[in-house]
Amino acid sequence: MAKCSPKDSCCEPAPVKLPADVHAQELADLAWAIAHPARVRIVRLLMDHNACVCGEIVGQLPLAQSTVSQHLKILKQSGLVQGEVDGPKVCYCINPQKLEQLKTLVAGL
Amino acid sequence: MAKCSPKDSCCEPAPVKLPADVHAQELADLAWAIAHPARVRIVRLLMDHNACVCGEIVGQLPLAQSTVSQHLKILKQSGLVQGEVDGPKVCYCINPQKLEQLKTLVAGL
DNA sequence: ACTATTAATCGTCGATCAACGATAAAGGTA
DNA sequence: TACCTTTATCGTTGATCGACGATTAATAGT
Repeated sequence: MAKCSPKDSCCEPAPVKLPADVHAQELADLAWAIAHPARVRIVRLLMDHNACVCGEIVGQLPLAQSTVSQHLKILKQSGLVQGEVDGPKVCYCINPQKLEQLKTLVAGL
Repeated sequence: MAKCSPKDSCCEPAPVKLPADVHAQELADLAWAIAHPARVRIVRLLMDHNACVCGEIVGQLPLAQSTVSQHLKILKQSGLVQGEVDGPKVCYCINPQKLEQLKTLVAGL
């Protein structure tokens, strides 16, 4: 109906109505987990094994302990990060399955 | 210092101090752009060429026109989406470079 | 039992998000 | 010119984010 092409083709009428996209919510949730530079850095720290305990992460970020704890909570809720109690400390690790799921969903865009 | 391993190894003292991570901000910004189910669906619509004009997108989402326009603005600001004026309509298309950048950054986690 | 250490939670504050209706702007068409 | 279509913007509302300090668990060690 409308011819347009910022560099390449697009635009077809599209008669199909999409159902409620469950994957969209899934991807949005995972993306939101890393939609903050502090959380990206935390994920990197955990992946590179440069940090594990909350205190170590706090030492590497310009944020208060409570703020880091909040970000860790968000990452835990997303499933990307798991926490294991180790005495008075808590050791955080990446959940490889969830990370893989995120990569797959993004790669499938 | 602390031995811990939720399934596998982690934890090393990590003597290196990380500088301000510019890539973290970059990834966080792009992730944030798709950190909402409506925006994920919009990206999918544009990728599958099932929609292009704003009105078509509105027709496929349970959102008001102004809300969709806002999401499109966010996607445009992230660089993931480009808009080209076509008469009274605007044709939106995915920016392949930015999408590739997002994929690369996520894959590199 | 007491103390020190570590992490989570609470309460607060300002800023931003997400949604909407209403309105304005831009471009076709009669 | 007047009208219609399409999209962007404005203004508002309630909800959530992100940051912090202060406080509260929880645990290890003495």
